[in-house]
Amino acid sequence: MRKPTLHDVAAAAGVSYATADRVLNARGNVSARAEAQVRAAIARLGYRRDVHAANLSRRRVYRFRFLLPSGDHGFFRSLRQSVLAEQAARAQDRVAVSLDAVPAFDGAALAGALARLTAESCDCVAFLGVDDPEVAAQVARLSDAGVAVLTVVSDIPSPARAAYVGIDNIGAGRTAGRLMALGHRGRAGRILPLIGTRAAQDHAQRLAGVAQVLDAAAGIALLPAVETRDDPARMRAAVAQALADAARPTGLYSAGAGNRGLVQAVAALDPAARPLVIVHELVPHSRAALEAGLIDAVIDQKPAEEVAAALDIMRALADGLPVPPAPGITPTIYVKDNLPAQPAPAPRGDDP
Amino acid sequence: MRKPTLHDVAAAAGVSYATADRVLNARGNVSARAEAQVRAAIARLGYRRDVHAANLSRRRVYRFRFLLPSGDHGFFRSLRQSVLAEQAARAQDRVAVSLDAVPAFDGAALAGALARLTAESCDCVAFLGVDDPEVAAQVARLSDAGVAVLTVVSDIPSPARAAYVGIDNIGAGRTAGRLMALGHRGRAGRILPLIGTRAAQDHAQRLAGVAQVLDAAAGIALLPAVETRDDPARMRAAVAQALADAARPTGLYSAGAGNRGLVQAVAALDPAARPLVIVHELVPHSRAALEAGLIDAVIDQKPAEEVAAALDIMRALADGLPVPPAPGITPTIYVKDNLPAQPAPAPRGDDP
DNA sequence: GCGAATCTGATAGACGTCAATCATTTTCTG
DNA sequence: CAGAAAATGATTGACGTCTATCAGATTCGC
Repeated sequence: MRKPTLHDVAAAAGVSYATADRVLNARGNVSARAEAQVRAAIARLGYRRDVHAANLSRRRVYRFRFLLPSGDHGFFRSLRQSVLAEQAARAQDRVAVSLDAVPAFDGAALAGALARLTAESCDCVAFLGVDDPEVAAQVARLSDAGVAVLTVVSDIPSPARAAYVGIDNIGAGRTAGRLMALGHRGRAGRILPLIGTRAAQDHAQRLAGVAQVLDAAAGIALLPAVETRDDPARMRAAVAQALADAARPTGLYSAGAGNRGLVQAVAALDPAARPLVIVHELVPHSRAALEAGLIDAVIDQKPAEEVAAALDIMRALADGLPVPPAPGITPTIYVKDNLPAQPAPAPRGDDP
Repeated sequence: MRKPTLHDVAAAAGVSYATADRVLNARGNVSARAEAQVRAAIARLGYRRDVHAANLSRRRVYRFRFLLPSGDHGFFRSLRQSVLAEQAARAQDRVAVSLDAVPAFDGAALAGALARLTAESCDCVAFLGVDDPEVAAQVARLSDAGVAVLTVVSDIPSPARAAYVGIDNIGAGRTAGRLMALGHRGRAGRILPLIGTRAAQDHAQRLAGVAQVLDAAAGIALLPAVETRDDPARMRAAVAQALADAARPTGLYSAGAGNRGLVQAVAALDPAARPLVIVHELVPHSRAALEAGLIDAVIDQKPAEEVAAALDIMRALADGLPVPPAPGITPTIYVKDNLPAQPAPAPRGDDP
């Protein structure tokens, strides 16, 4: 049996193709009786609209937009690269992905960028959530205007955002804590947490997570967190100072960025006696440090997967499908031996 | 600018649509000059054929087949479930995925199943590689017949198989070794490796991997591997015996299946004094043990991602595109705190 | 330079859906 | 029951590609 077409549905329902079409696309001017017949036929035949034929016919192009921080942090960079990679890969599927840069952590700037979007130029936007009233207002406006909004990497409280794609940062912190506990296994220890700023929600959540696990672990103390503002120089100084202390920490947990400085400080130590080091985000620096044995684990949120998941959700939103249950982006643990192959230089398909 | 169509190409090349089509689809009967003109126009305009329109027109359906072991091992089960999930999800994209069961680890049976396939009924097959001459012969036959063949989870040496999707098992073993080393951190220890059978290539490779890392780690000895035939009862007995020994192992590494028995044996111990336990594959049993704190880490090969990657490659092969560079399935590490959400009860999109 | 072989152009009907028009029938309102 | 309003059917031309056919043009061998 061939897949049923709308013509089959119309025939089975005993109505004309036009009427079936009116029901399917909610064009109105259909009696309740006819509508019921058509719906019954759809269900009976298991009809599913051929999206590709439909998109061909209506010349549809999905216009999806990413607003991502322009910083040169390795993580933002790989996020942007993932978007560009998907941009090329999905062009075949009538998905036009555009990428705009916005200043990092700047609610006003983000709100300004959002304010320029209209339903005519964009079906769906994704950006890093910043907790800001102006941003919330724009999200509400866009949502009302029919532009689906989703947050990636960090969420916002607004109920108007259609979905969030990103990791659970408390869970990520717990994961780090678990590895710290594993690396101590009953021995006493002192963990120094390093964060960018307490004001950053994700850093704070990771800190909370690591505390949850270590509180339950006997003998491991969590030292007061040091704020580094994600700055390598500050990071280096903070770590060097801590390591010079008589009660040297047995573990370093960096929940934020600026890990170059951390690695530099650790590299100065006797390798056999260095503390356990766990950082976030697999970027060229952290990867190199992992390979060199200067740090022990990297907790990563797999930006490429986040972008891909975000696009799948955008697609579902644009098609009016039920949003696929957030394909749980769980933080992944990298050690020296399970690193992914070096990022290939942007693969492209060619078949003109 | 609208995306160029083949009509545009023909016009730009100064030939008729028919000739452009003859070039694009290699129908022959085209002069070298005309062909060159068309190819130049394609390049100049950046023309890319609209696969969806093409598939619509030719009523194409991709027929992909998985031959997977029928065993009730948790891992095989989740592999099969992943296939079924993709089956539903990709029906929209003209991809007909079928799943057939074959006896596990049975080269002859696999070869028999492969022998029944023809190019008329199948565009591409995927199965778990079994090193067997009959299988190799069938792979060669299918490849000649134009049916692309790919292996998943475990590879075969044959060059006729178009691609392999699965983890590097040595790397997976190394990852386990790295975690073992992390859990010892300079302290001496004895690790007991448990494998199904030395004859299984993947188990042997994992064993080699863990040895590589532990040889380099000071003070950690790798005990002789015990073969359990993936049988929970044998596993339980072997572990219980080892734990009763005066020189009790400080770590257990199970490279194969039957971990239910392992968990039972470990559960009988004082939780504070149990060895470090690392097993493979996130299945209901291992997940429960992880959540209960009876084991420390699970190394998983993410069957769902493997299946998805395999289907993407099948699609590329069927379309004659360059095979996307194997999207590096790296083994992932699960601890208690970064477990994915419970597998949802098969999501489905509905939009008739 | 003639017939044969090869190449080229023009065209048409699919594929499944959308979007629109227009004529006709049915139902509602007063 | 007339007239208006609502519902329905029938039909058409896209969308971009495939496949097929047929007539006409060009090249080739000899």
